[in-house]
Amino acid sequence: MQGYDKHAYELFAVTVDLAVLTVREGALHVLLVERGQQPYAGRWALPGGFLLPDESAETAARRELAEETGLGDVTGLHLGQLRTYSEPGRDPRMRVVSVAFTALLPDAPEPRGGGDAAQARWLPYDAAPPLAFDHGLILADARERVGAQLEHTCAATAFCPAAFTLGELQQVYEAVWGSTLDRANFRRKVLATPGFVEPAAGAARLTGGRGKPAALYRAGGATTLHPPLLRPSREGRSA
Amino acid sequence: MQGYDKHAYELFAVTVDLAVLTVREGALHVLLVERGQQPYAGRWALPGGFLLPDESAETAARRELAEETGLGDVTGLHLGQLRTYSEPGRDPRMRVVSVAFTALLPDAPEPRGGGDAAQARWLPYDAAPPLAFDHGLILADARERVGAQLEHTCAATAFCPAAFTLGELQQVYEAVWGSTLDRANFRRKVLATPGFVEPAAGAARLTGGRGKPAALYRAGGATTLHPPLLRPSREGRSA
DNA sequence: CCTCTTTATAGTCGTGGTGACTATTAAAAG
DNA sequence: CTTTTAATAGTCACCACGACTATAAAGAGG
Repeated sequence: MQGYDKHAYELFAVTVDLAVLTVREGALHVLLVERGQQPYAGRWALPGGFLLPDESAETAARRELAEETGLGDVTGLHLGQLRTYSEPGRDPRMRVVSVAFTALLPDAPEPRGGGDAAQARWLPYDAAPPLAFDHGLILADARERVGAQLEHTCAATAFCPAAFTLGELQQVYEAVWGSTLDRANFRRKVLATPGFVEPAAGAARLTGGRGKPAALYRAGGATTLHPPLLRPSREGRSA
Repeated sequence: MQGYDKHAYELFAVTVDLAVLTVREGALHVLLVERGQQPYAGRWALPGGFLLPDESAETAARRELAEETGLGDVTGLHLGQLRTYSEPGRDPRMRVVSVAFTALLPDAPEPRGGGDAAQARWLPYDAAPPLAFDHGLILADARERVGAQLEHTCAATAFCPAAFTLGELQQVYEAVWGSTLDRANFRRKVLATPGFVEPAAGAARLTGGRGKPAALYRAGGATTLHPPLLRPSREGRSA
């Protein structure tokens, strides 16, 4: 920051890009928009947009999230800064520095393709088409980051509605990690972590399930997981 | 990123800020520069500078690091992106978006106060003066991030010279975490993690120590720690 | 109605990582 | 030669966790 007056300095366009994730029917989904203009017209991309003159990146991300999802209430939504992408040439038109965010959504209201995009849709992560710009890299980074967050924080509940079963919570882990977990051990671990989940007042499960009805829980007050809930198999050793 | 042509967009000055950390005599130190100009003239700040037109933030950070430390060789140095700070008003003069990095240095060559800064110095983290801008916040975030990295990665060796003793490696953990560790248990854990450290060819320790000479090790090929090396006491529970 | 299937819940057992220890060894300092 | 300091080696108990088995409570199908 020193040398402010001595050096010439360039100005840059600054954008935010959002990796908006949800779990739908046991599969990780990501919110994508179809570009209506060049470059990459017709390609899918992460939602996002330019920073306004008096906005922080976090504020801009929250505004864009509200615009793209059509949700009025984006306060309290789980939003986290991922990383800033600044390679020259990542946008063919001009220099653009982009601050990327991850957003974790509990349910999947179909987005209205608002504003500039041709359309906006939830697409399965594993069946996502090639993305515009470096958004494929951003999306992969986002999944890795969220996967690590699940190990050490209680962020998994951000994917779940207000009341949820332990089976639904386990599906979040399995969808993000791409691996299966032992149901009984998962249950033991979650319930043994104080403040992770709390029993919900009204007892049994949502209607229409097949097996024994599951108890409902809601997110507890804790934010960190001690000890962590490590994903299996990253390479041989595990605790 | 859509809506590029429809919307007016602002341009921003973009800088990088560096939290350059080292461990010196068992204490965490940070590289600070004394500002020579307004605003915050005479205050200490993190080193950093403006992004050049054809640089990525990583490239700029590495260039600034070389300039500030006077080290010719900054390739292979442990540099990690921390977070981007974009609050309006964080610089009183104008809108500045800053990408912050952490840098882990093995030894502490006294920096030459190069270029614009009045002087550059290593200062103990715990005795750091109030910093200019939001650099105090950035520095605190950096310590927390590095502390978490030590738990899950082999980054601690980045603080150590090419050959080091397990006692020195332990001092890194204790300096960053601000807590003491059991020597025998630390030793057992490090040696049981394949690829963390390897015995160095030339046997015994550096000259002039007091107790039994320690074996020398060098950094191994591993980057991640499975299972992690959790810091004690974050709140009651621990593994 | 009875059985099969499905899912939730409960419990058991063995292993391994770890915290808290106690020796023992090898150097310098007094 | 003794004391001090630090490195190294080893022990022991606890507990978290992976891998299991058993039971309970619902729907589906004949």
